[in-house]
Amino acid sequence: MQLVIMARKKEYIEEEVIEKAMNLFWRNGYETTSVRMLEKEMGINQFSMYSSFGNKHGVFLESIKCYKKKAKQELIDKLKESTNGIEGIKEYFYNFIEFSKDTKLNKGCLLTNTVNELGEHADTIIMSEIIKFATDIKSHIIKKLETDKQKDSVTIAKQANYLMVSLQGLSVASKMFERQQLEDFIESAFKSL
Amino acid sequence: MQLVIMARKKEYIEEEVIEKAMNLFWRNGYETTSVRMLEKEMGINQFSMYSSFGNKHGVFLESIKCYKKKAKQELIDKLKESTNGIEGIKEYFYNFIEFSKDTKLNKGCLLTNTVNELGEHADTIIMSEIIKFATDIKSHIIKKLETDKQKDSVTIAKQANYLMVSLQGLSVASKMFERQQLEDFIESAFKSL
DNA sequence: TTCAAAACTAAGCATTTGCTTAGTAATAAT
DNA sequence: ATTATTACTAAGCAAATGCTTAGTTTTGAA
Repeated sequence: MQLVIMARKKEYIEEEVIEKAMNLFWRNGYETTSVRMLEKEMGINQFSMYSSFGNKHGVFLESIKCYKKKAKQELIDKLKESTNGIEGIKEYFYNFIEFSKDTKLNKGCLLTNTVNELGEHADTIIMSEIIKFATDIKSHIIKKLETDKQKDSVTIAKQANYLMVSLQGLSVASKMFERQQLEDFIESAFKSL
Repeated sequence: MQLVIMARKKEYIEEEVIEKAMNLFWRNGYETTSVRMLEKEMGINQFSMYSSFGNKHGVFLESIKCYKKKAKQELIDKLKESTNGIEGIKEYFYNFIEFSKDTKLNKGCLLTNTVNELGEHADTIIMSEIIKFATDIKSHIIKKLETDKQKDSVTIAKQANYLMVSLQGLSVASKMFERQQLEDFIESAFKSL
């Protein structure tokens, strides 16, 4: 992997410090998280940060990848393995609330937070990572909807669109509403499907 | 209104420059909007800004009030005057998409954007303004739901919760999804009510 | 044991942030 | 016309931002 000879060993594991950075970005967003804050949270010097990840933007990009990996393990894989059709999607919604739990209120989804914060002037690399992730989730939702053989493809497409937007809604709403209101939302959302 | 004698006249109308500030905050969010950007957009000097509104936070607070006023005129009053029950709420959803239109994608709702950006460490004054606004919308939604005499109060409460979260969802989703996906969302969202 | 490569520490860089202040111009009352 | 009061311009402030660099320590290979 490393072609050049290693003179002095790194005193940290990049994957480990990135997970800490990710949690900070998740709680605070991109702009509000300063390099000094990252330094403290990651437990490494700015020099090390820049030599490992290039710049703040690089740290963020790796944090996003870390988030995707975590979400895949704790959310998407469960959805994939579910065998109860739409009910599995509903469980995904409930799992997401647990996944994004913080003190009292929730942190939302890091990727949704990012789109919401940076909007259209988010850079293209980050944006494509986000779109890839969203597309992936959507495809799994479609697969679960397809287990109901009654549904035609147009209905499935519409319902998948609907569920994706609902998921975004849940992400933001979980940052300001109480548990009960979120559950009312999930239950109502799945009533018509 | 003004008790002290006016020595030199202000060269700007506070309401006018605040509307410009509001649009800037709406597009960019609180942190990303710098005082220098506000200066340019509002067309007044920093000194004038600070003497009129105290600080950046004050400009933002007035911008929020301005947004609420605009939303009331263009959205809430229409909802209030509607006589077709749930259909009126649905029209509110469609009107919101128009209301928050920008270049290509949408700007979302300024208040939702703010909660999403500042989260729990948004200051209490701003937070209470936001909550007051959300409560107001919710009460109007409930009124429209109540026109259907078949529905008991528990159902109405649950459906109102559901619609409020859906509205948040629409706000965020409109910043990243295309028109068709948003319409699929609205149509599906109202199917079960 | 020497030495070059890599990783550390810590100080410092230019720029931008929100905000202030010194000095000048305009206005209404005397 | 004088004067007090307000509003303007523009320069400047400390602090924070993302990032760099000079100097030291650790390491594996010769």
